[in-house]
Amino acid sequence: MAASDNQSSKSDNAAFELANFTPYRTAVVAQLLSEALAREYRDRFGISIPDWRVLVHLSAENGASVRDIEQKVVMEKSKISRAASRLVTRGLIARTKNETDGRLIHLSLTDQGWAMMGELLPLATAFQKRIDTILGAGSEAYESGLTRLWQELETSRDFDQD
Amino acid sequence: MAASDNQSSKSDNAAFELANFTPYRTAVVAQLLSEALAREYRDRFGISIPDWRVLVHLSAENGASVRDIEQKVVMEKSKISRAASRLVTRGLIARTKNETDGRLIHLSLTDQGWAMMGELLPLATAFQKRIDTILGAGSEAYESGLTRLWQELETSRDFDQD
DNA sequence: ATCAAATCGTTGCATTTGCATCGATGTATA
DNA sequence: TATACATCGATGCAAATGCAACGATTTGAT
Repeated sequence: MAASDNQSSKSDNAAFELANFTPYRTAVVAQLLSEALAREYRDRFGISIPDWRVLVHLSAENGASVRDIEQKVVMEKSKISRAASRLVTRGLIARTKNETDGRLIHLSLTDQGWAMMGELLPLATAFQKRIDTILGAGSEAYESGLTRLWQELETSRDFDQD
Repeated sequence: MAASDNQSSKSDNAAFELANFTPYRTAVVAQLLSEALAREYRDRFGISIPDWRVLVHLSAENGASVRDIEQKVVMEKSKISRAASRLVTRGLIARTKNETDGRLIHLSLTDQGWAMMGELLPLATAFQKRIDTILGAGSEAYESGLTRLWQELETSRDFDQD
């Protein structure tokens, strides 16, 4: 027991297993889900994950500002701004000025954008069904875990960033 | 009902809610977990998430090759290689040649690396405890959901990539 | 033994990302 | 009203990333 501290830590640390570490496990599953999903709609529609999130949000809210999306979708505003630029170039969404507040920019799907979402969303729904099948009876428990973590971590995050 | 298809899709899509989409929800929670964790060990130890994963894997396996880490940790090998370079520069890990197979490179923690992990791992353990507290009784159900998704998606991923 | 194919780790390169900053607009205070 | 401050979205820039090579080494087939 006269060994140095860094040697003693070598044995202590054996208790820690990355495979049981929830942040790591969640990150891997999130990545696998993203990859599986992205493979479908990137190959068929040429859109990235940021693109996808913006499009879905706009289809759900029927239009929103960059700030709206940023708050709801947990993405950097620069990422959203650039995704919006790509989508505008492709004619999928439109930028219009907000009348009451000149700082805000109203993003909304064009007819072409709606048409694409008409193909895209059923694909997402089918993917969700597949996930539910995988999770089986544990589906609700898994979702409730996500909800708890989200709520708790988001409040502590906002707190830290003040 | 004589409206065009893209208009009809506008109402159909109202059923889809990003907030209920498991890939999205999982991605956000993973990001929040990463941010919360990274804030602790980036500020205190100056290491990134790829650095962290490499270090933890090396502490668990007591040394490994890039290929080993790649398979176990679901990270690109170039990402691992660059993380390793950073960690070597900082004196936290060492690169040694594998005797039996000259292609493999054996990565292992230096004494200094072990010393850092001696501080780092308790921090991770505490974080895991906090997560378990948040999840409460639903902890096991959440973890089992992660396990199922991981298993299923990884096999289908390998399948697709052939 | 020889030569082709596979594996491992690194690196070049184009793209993406995060952060800080900027200009433009709106709000609040004196 | 005049002036300081806050907010919104875009952009410059450095760093990180993913992918496709590449050289070095090993394996397998003939």
